[in-house]
Amino acid sequence: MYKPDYKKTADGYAYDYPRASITTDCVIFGFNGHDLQVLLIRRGVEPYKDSWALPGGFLKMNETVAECAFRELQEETTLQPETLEQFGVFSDVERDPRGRVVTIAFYALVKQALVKGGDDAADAQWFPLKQLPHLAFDHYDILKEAQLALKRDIHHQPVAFRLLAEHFSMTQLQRLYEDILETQFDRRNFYKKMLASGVITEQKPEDDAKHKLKKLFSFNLTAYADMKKKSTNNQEF
Amino acid sequence: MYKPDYKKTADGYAYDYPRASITTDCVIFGFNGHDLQVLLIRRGVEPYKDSWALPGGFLKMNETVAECAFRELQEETTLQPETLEQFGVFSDVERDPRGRVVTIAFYALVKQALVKGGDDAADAQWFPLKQLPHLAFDHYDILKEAQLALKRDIHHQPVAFRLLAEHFSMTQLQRLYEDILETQFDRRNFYKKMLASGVITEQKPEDDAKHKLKKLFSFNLTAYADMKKKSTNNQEF
DNA sequence: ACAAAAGTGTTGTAACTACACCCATGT
DNA sequence: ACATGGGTGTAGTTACAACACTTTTGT
Repeated sequence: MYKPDYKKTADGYAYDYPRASITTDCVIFGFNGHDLQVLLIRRGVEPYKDSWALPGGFLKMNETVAECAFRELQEETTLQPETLEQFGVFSDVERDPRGRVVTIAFYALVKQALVKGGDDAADAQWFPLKQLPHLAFDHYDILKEAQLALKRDIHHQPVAFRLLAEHFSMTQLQRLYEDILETQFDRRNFYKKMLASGVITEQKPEDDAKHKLKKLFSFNLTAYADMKKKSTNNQEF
Repeated sequence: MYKPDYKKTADGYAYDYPRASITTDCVIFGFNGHDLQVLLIRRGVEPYKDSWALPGGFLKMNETVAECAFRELQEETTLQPETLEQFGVFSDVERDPRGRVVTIAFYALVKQALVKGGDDAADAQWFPLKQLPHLAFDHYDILKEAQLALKRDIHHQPVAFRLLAEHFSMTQLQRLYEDILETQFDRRNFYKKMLASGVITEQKPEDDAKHKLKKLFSFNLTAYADMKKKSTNNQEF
């Protein structure tokens, strides 16, 4: 446990110098097979009551910022994402009307297919990135930074596969890459390159016979790790 | 100005809930032509008195975290780096014996050639990354994270050129890339690839005649920007 | 029946890797 | 004189971009 460094008084917790408070906010990305989306919650209290906002909240004294982000996420959305990446700190002096609040921003990647349960809370809702509502505080800026971070990280981490269900079609994978990178790819080249990389493997069709042609793929984590290890021999900038 | 959210009492600044304090720490990279180095300062006060540590300090209420990092850097090292990149947040509950302290970590890139003046302070000293002293707090972890961030960023930003003097030899550039990426490159291929990219241009020798063969190069920022813009059409992961 | 989605191969070009020798400089 | 640093070309290989038609699925 940390050593308390405050004086407890009738007026609260007293310090020798004023302090900002710390919050975490979390940009949750999901993918429904067509569009990259973010999960927002509707604020129930002032300030910005009834606005849409990123889930998040205040740091407690016995948790790290990552633990705080996890906890708040679970409290507000019941989600327990596989990954949580810290990508920025937002500290404008006037970013929060309640006072001096510095927020540590994370993004999470969730398999939206598994999250159907999460949307029974009418105050949490998925929005496609292209149709965002107005957001509370500076949350729009935070969200834009998260997009940039995602775009950067996709080259170094298996970002896409944390967003897709276990089995996915090549077209879904491509759409996701295109949404994240904001580009278009040639379908044939994308197909070949992905398969050639060896990190995804084709799933034997399960003889549903409903779909003769539609192939499904899955992600191969160990192959991905091997590929990463081997590529310690190229590229300058 | 932000709206004060504390009660001023005889015991200090009082809040309804306990708060962590916020610091910034800065990993300053430099390059002496042979080795990648970091600038450390010797602590003059407890805790960790006389240990080497990253420059940094407490956030004031009227500055952003980036401003804080700049200010502390100038106060402790007189440096005013071109760039300051935020790369991590360190918030382990017990990372600081003084109490609950969350630190926002930055790295800076400085042209060490221009910094000769900075080392008259005997309590600031450059260390090669391969010969680091023991560091205070969790600063060793922070430094290691900074190295990773630098390694990541070199592919997206003109990192190397902020560390080199205006004119540099190809070998210096290569040594720097090798130090950052922890790899070795073939000298001829490196040479060709760098020149072919167009972002560095050869300097006409200044007829010193002292060096007939030694070529110097300089970085071409606008060419770099053009290259970045054009490369909006490739690569998946 | 029709429209949209999904699967597939080839060829030209550009970029990368591997590799060895000679001259210049400084000690 | 000697060791180190610095400059340079070629050939084989691999990776990439460009491009159109056919089958399948869903409405």
